[in-house]
Amino acid sequence: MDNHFQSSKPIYLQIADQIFYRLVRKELLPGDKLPSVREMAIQTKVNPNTIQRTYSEMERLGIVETRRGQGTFIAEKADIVDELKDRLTREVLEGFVKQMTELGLTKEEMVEGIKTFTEGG
Amino acid sequence: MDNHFQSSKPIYLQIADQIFYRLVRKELLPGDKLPSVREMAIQTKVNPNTIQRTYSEMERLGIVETRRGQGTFIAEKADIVDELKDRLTREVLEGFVKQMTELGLTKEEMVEGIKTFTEGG
Amino acid sequence: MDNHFQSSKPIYLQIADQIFYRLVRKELLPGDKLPSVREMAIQTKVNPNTIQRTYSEMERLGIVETRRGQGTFIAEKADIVDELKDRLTREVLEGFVKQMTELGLTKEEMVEGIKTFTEGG
Amino acid sequence: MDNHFQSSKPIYLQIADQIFYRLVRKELLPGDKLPSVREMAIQTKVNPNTIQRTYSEMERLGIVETRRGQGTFIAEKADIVDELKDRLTREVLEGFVKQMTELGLTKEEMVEGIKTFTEGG
DNA sequence: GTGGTCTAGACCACG
DNA sequence: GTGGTCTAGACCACC
Repeated sequence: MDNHFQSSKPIYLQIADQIFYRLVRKELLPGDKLPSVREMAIQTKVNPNTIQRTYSEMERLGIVETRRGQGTFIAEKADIVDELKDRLTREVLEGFVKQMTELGLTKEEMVEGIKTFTEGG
Repeated sequence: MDNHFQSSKPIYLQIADQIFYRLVRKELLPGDKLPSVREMAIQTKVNPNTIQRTYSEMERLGIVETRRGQGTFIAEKADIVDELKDRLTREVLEGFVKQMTELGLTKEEMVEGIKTFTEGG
Repeated sequence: MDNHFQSSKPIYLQIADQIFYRLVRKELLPGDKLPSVREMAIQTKVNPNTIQRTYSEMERLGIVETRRGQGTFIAEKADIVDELKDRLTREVLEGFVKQMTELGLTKEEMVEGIKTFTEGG
Repeated sequence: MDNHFQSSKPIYLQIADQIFYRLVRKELLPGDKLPSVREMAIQTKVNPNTIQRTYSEMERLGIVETRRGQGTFIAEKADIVDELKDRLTREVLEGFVKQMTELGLTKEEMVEGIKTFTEGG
């Protein structure tokens, strides 16, 4: 009945994130057509306006392009994916290191943390 | 001039974070007195209501305790700090690994990323 | 590959504009036959419906006339071109002066702007 | 009863334009508070969401900044106005020259046109 | 009070 | 069919 979205982040950005991740993992390729606004709204069980906002935001970022009356497509630019992956990776990495540093952890401890976490967790 | 707060996270939580980090880095110790709501509001250039909310939230978490007519103090319980540090570390680590995994990175690449990031910037 | 149309203005009007300008620059003359809807659609890589709309719009404006079973032709009326040029020029000029005035520029500054712009780029 | 908006351009952008022009003409200064979304909606007789969109767009452009619970303000950055004026002027100029050139007019004719238009018109 | 988000439903231009 | 815009009304967090 209900969608599985976190309450903290706007839904329209969470949906954009999902698409970003599918792009980065090559599940979506440049030139691929995204579901129409209405179709996507049904799939994700949110209002079409929310999807509209997601698509607008992605277009603003150059990730997708809309073709009049045809739909919304992953941008054809070949490097869009790697750019995106780099940016997302960098952002995550930056936030992680910043927070860990504020917690007083050294680089070695961070590395150690990852190793134990990916095994034990 | 104005405050330097990110727009994404509520200000009252950003201030709580600052206090958390000072605690974890031992700049604040159990039993230490925090500035009064009004004083803190002036320092951070924020509405007193916002500080009030910060303090309430921290009290709810057991980080601080308020003593009638005396002020707000870091909780005396000795283990509060390490507990807090562990929890924050774990949370940050968990979020990091989850996101990087979604980006398709392996454990090795994460470690590599941290190394290059903390060096090269 | 795809078309190179701006997203702001309807494609069918952009195509009409192209024809207008060719007319004004005497690359198209009264009586000349335009490509068929289908042919034009292929050339411009656009849906035939869109071209149909372009031709309809131009016919409404008296720029072209369609002859049953023969195709679409630039109107024979000799003055159509100059009339058109005058109208377009006037419209563009009017819009320009209006906007520049709203920006607080004087006539002198407009003239100056044109001079520097057409030289310096 | 009704608003005076052109049909061609989205209302939310037309309202942004109005604000831009007031800014450029120094009727609005950096730091000034804009009417609240609701208030502006009443003034312009449009839906609050439409204003919201206007403000969002302007924030994206760095023209305004919103302060939590306080309202929307013209960005404090001193050069924002000149930047804006330059950009707007350049855009208008560019479009004008491009269109006039397509109409086959020379620079001299453009200048002439402006002179006669600003007198006669 | 403020802005931010979301829903529901509508209309439109475009292809 | 598609996306783009707008309205009406609601709820929320924040100040």
